[in-house]
Amino acid sequence: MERGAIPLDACPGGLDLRSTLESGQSYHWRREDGRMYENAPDGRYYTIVDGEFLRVRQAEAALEWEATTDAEPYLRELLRLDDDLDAIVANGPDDPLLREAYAAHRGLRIVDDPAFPCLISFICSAQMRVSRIHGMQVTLAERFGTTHEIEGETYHAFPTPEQLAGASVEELRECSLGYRAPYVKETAEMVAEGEAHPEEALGMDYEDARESLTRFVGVGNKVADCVLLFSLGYLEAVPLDTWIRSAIEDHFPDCDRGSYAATSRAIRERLGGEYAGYAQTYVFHHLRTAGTAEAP
DNA sequence: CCGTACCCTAGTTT
DNA sequence: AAAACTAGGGTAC
Repeated sequence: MERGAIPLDACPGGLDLRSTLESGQSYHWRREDGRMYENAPDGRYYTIVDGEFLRVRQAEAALEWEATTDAEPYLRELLRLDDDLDAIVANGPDDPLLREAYAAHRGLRIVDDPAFPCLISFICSAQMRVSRIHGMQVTLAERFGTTHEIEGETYHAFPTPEQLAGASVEELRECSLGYRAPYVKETAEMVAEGEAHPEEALGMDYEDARESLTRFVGVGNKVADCVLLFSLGYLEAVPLDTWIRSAIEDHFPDCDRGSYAATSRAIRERLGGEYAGYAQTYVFHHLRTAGTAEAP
């Protein structure tokens, strides 16, 4: 294993690793102590990307890592360490709710997950609690993913499109996917057979990219926005989930224009356009954790 | 654009 | 205590 540390003073706006990985953006990291979503401090998180094992923990002034390869380029990408949070916050709209969310969770970064796992996890997210979405991805990995032996421990990569397409709907249902099981299978088949790939949206204008992702089974506008924001680098995407819809109702009622597309345009504008997705993610996390005591 | 069915589980209420 | 009820980051038809 290789080891290293990325100094966080070189990361404009810093990093809050726990908020970043436990805020329902990425479902492909696990905590070594198993205490995901429990608001517990000091977690060590691990994942497998491109067949490489990565493990990280947040130290005082650095992001420390151990990995089967040089993890730094992976981490810079996966955790968007080069985003200038200070500038994003400073240039964002001057709105009380947003200021509060930014202040409460400073260091939370948008993730940049691999596209296929991201797509599947958000298909699974329909009508589902964050902790259970995570549990489903863990189950899929353990059941269908490639096994890696690292220092005597067994880990599972997220399944490839081929591995998931090879699963039967019944097997997928056994992973508690419910009505999402056929969606996952059909989408995995589309990717495995080369019929479509989520990364084909890259380079398109935002709304075209969103439309293009909805051809996958189980993907509507909301899930498409999640994939655009959390995997494809469209930082203007604002997924209209129930939390942000209630924030719209309470704080930006004039942005409710009825249809998804029109409301999306209005709230995107209100949240600062280019980086509206950052604002959405902070507000989402802030509302979702409201009332929950943040561990010191 | 609107309504409804869809699966499953933890947590709450009867 | 067992059973009914509810809600949870929606989508397809």
